Amino acid sequence: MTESARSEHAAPAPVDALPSDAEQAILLAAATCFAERGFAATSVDEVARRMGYTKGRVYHYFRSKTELFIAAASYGLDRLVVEVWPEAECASPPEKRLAAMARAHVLTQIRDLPYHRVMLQGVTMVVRGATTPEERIMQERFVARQRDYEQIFRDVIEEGRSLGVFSNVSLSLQVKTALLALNGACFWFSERDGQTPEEITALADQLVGLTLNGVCGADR
Amino acid sequence: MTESARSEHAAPAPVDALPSDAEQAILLAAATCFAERGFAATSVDEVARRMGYTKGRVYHYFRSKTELFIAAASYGLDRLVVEVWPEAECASPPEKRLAAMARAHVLTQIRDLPYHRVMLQGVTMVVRGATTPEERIMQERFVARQRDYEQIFRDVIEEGRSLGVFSNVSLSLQVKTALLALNGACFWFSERDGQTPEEITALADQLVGLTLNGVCGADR
DNA sequence: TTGACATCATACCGGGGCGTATGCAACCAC
DNA sequence: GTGGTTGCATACGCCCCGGTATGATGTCAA
Repeated sequence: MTESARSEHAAPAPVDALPSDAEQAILLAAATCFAERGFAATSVDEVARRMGYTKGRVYHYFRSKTELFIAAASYGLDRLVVEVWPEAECASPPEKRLAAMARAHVLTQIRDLPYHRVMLQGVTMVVRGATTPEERIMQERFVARQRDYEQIFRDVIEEGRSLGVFSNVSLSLQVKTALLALNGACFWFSERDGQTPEEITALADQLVGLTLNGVCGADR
Repeated sequence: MTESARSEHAAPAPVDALPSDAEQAILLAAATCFAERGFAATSVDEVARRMGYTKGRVYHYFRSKTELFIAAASYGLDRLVVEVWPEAECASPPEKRLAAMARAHVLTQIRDLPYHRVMLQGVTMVVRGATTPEERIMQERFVARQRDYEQIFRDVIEEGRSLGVFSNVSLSLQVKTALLALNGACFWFSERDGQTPEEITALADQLVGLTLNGVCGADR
């Protein structure tokens, strides 16, 4: 898993189409509602009312509730890719590269929490209600992109293991645990945990440190 | 935070009433459905049909869908308390005590996954739809018990910090991250991850090791 | 001016789901 | 045997919600 091996990976898929202002506003309202109450418990009327408008506006820009959900989740994923991918392309040693990626991941997540909470809400649960074949392919494309994103973490961790700087327990378990810990803000973050940018970055650095301790810790 | 200080904590609240066989069967079916599709997306008819019976049976034993949900979550919490509390009462040094608690936590969770997935599904999201004041108090009692359970982890970690064997980053962040990592099985465990008891315990031990690396790792 | 298009609001339909009311069989107590 | 209780199944009422159809308003081009 050398430098050249990493470069073989395809660049992140391009963002579909830049959303207009109206779409942006709807996406934010939808992400906030979905993050608060979950997909099934959120009505489209509710999303509209949060912006002070009505359902017609939402259905003018999005064809279904499922499409709206996937759009919000994809937006969150796009933000992560934009911020984290450059760090993954960097030529520093794996432990420093992983730290930079993790830091960017956490900071991005805290900055746009609702979208990332939607993203983690499991598209797999939404797909049960996805009847349209078009919704299916949207959902599958999203899941694939999410897998690609996690792959860049798996790659750098695998590289660190091969160089002996990371501990050598099950790779799969190591990656899953590290990503779960790094996604922690989506579960427990609240406004009390810090408002100023300094507090946020301090918290992110501590979270990254904790996670890397787990990854780099001594074997047995 | 000495031995005596830990003993001040109240014993875990007694389990309300031992559920009958019929209630047990309904609880399992409900937990499975809730874990698969979430609270809002699961209908009571669906829970009943999973057992091959009808809705009347469910409503004979549980007064509302919310009560059913909280009962399933509480059952999972009971199992954790039963298994983990003895380890927390043990007189071993904090790092060994925490390891034993974490191991019991993970093994119990994997053994009864559906209940614990329901437990983590956030009762806070369900409470929005809880209109009955009686449901409110059920939900508040559950949240309080859940907080008490997490407190025993917080206590042992705090003790380890005061003795200098644990790293000294934010206690709150440390506890949240450790618990999230230990709950990992609820998020990513699938049948492929191990079937035999030996594979399960090996996986649990690795997960505990990873988590303790994060907690005990070097400061900064 | 006028027609075409975009951007919404409003009204409505159909279905699903929670909870309840009712019925019905079986099992006691006496 | 008979009245009461338990343990369900069935049927219904009511509300909410997703999606659509229709119409109103503004804008822009010709």
